[in-house]
Amino acid sequence: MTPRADTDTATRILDVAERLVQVRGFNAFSYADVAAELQITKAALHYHFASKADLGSALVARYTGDFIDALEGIDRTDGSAMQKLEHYAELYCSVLERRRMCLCGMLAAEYQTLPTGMRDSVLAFFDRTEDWLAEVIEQGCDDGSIRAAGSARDTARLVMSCLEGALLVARPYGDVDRFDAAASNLLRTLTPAPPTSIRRPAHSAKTRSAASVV
Amino acid sequence: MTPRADTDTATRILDVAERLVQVRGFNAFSYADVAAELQITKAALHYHFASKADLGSALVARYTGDFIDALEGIDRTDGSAMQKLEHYAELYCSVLERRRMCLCGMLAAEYQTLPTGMRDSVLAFFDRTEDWLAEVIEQGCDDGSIRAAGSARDTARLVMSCLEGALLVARPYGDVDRFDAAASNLLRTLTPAPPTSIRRPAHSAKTRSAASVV
DNA sequence: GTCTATAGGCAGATAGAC
DNA sequence: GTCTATCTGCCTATAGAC
Repeated sequence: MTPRADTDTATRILDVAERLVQVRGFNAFSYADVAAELQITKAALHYHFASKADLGSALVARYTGDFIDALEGIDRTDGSAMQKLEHYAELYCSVLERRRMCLCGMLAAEYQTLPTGMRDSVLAFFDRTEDWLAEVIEQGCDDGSIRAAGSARDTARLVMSCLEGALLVARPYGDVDRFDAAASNLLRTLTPAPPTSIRRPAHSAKTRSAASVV
Repeated sequence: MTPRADTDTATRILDVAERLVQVRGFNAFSYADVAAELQITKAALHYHFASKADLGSALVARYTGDFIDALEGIDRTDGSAMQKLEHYAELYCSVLERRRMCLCGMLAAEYQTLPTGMRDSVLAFFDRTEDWLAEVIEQGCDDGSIRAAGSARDTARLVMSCLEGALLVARPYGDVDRFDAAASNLLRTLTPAPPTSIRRPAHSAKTRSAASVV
């Protein structure tokens, strides 16, 4: 029935559109780009997502859900708070390795031109990420694996901003080491004792798999 | 002779285009937008800047020059290295107060879609900023006003990435305090003794003037 | 669900008058 | 230097057949 049995059309549309937005931005991709890549027509796209705003909102919703799932996966590892932060940084690193920007980081840059329905969703992504970070940092201050100079909330904002910015700047250079250095340098400032590097030695297959969802 | 005696047309074009790129992005502004605001025609714009790529390159060149000028102005204040970092953070804060993104931070997000002639210029902006920061941090490690966990170069990259990211995230919230908290929290991690807040008390008129050039 | 065909608009850019 | 007029192309979106 479906052209390809493994994945339905709506999902394949989201996959392609997500990559295009993360690489080019919401304002720099078109229905024609997605249609050409999937070898369907623009009209078929409009059947699944009536407007570009609808497609954009679906992208943010799915991305946020996948990201939260990844964060909950990190929680289940039962590592120290600092180890959780290292896993969190790996999520961003895996985005850069695929030559992408964080979807919501990209949309934050384009915020003023976004359809209004997308704006609150982008902020919600940051809010939920920040909530998770604040909880981890709070936990780390208690168990002694993290030493925060400010409040847990402010430190969470610092960490998130720093990784978003490291992604933003490192990507044009195509330099993963540049991101790694910033991330590990940041986490070192939050560590009573210096943490191990966040990328070497190589990660397990499970960790990689979890990281690639975003 | 000129429509307005105080500023020539090319400069007014750059002023408007710069703001539009910082607010909306390079891909989300048009010659029509600039022309309408200046009440001239698109054809007149093409006389001054033959192509959008030319206009974009001119924007980056001017912005970089102004930014370097501001950094050199900071050098002339003869404050401590930490005070120089605080002034540096104020430059970014003043961008946010005008509801803008750093021009080159915005272009970094759009990097993959930029005319090739603009790309190297964007990286050059980051390189030169990073060089300045590395020198200041080196100086601070010597005079004892800065305690860096990693190398001066890596710390410079951390600081720049962090402020770019704080700008990226805080702007959609329209929340200057969110940026301030991240910036002062960052600088606190680099301080042997806690620094004063980077925004309060109010700055001198001279400092504000220097900050608004970017 | 996917197609063809097309509407209506805006993009960047150019020619040539003044 | 600035204008009018226009070109070509791409954009989002819709109508209606299959």
